[in-house]
Amino acid sequence: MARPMEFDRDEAIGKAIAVFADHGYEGSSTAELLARMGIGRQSLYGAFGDKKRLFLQALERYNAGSLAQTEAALAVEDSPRAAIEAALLAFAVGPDVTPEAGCLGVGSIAEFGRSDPDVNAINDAAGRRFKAAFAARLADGVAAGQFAPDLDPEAGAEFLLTVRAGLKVAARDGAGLDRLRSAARLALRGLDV
Amino acid sequence: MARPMEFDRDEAIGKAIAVFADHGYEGSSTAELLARMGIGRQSLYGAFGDKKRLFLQALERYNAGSLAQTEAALAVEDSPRAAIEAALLAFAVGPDVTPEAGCLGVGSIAEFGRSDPDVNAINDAAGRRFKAAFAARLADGVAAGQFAPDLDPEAGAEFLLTVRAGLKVAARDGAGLDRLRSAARLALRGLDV
DNA sequence: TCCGTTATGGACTGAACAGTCAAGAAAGAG
DNA sequence: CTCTTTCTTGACTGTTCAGTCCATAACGGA
Repeated sequence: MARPMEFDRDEAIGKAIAVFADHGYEGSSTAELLARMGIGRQSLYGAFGDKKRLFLQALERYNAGSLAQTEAALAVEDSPRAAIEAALLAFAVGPDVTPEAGCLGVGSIAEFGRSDPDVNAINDAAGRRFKAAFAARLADGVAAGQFAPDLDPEAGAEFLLTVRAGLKVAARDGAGLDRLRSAARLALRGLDV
Repeated sequence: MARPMEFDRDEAIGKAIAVFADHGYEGSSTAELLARMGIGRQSLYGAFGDKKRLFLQALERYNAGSLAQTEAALAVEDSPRAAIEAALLAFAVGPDVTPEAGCLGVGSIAEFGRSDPDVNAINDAAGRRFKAAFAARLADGVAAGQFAPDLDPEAGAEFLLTVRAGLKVAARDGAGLDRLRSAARLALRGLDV
């Protein structure tokens, strides 16, 4: 039909995620976004709309990746308990992890609170899936006798998501993997029989 | 000696805390700060230096207040366990609490990470005191047989601070007090005998 | 009462901001 | 080969930003 884009859209969003995670939404200038995404100004506005829509697309993609990573971690281990520990720490382990990099989900909540309906919608949708994934594995663990029989999987999943948010804040504040793991293990003890 | 200030300095910082908690550092314009602090431009620059120094003073005062609130909650209850639960939720209860208001400490960590030495220094100093306060009460609880004898108070305190950060993120995301309390209780179970 | 000092208010400044415009370059369709 | 469509490039715009300047007002000390 016509001239194709010269840049890879997904790759560009990935770079945008890094910028927004570094400085937040307000702290990220279009100039820095352009520089680190490696594209021109008009390309950004043509391909993504504006800064806000770029942010929303970045947040959506970040949440999708984060969810996939979490679900993978939950699935890989046989033991529900080990699976949940791995899922809690999944964001902090792996080859391409930068510990000081911020989490776009937590970052967007800290920055916007509940003030932006678009941000709310994206984070709420992701939150429901995270909760369902943790709750399912918790129910497994209860059935297997690994967790307390009176444990409500819904409440437990909310607790785990809270701990996960706290771990991300701690990581952003410089906590090493050992401290994160120690905290995750104490959290899991709260679910034990 | 000369003309006295027309506004109350502490009160003005309190208003500034609210603005920064709402929108973060980058998201807060000097115009909005002036409007909500109820002072003129020159008064702000004369009394606080510049936006950055105002933010640091706001952060310092916020942390001091938060620490005082936490230590008070830790002291008021006889039972270490009840005291710690109260301390975890102290930020979310009380008369003048706005649940959707952000926490300046968590907010500054989310926004700056470890990139700003001044912010780091303030948050690190506060973090040490929080940790010491929780660790002391944890040691009480271990001695009283309320918590597991093998519990390391330092690691336990780091865990509690992590949970607290997570609770603040959850509150900022709209979680009600009941959900926060449920999560806090599950966290405490991880410390039990 | 007058003077030195400090606070205040409003206008101002240069820089940085997000977003637009218009002209040219690159590709596929015929 | 050429036309049409879309992407790219760089200059540009109006606005908002943090911070400054200066004239004026208010106070305490003498």
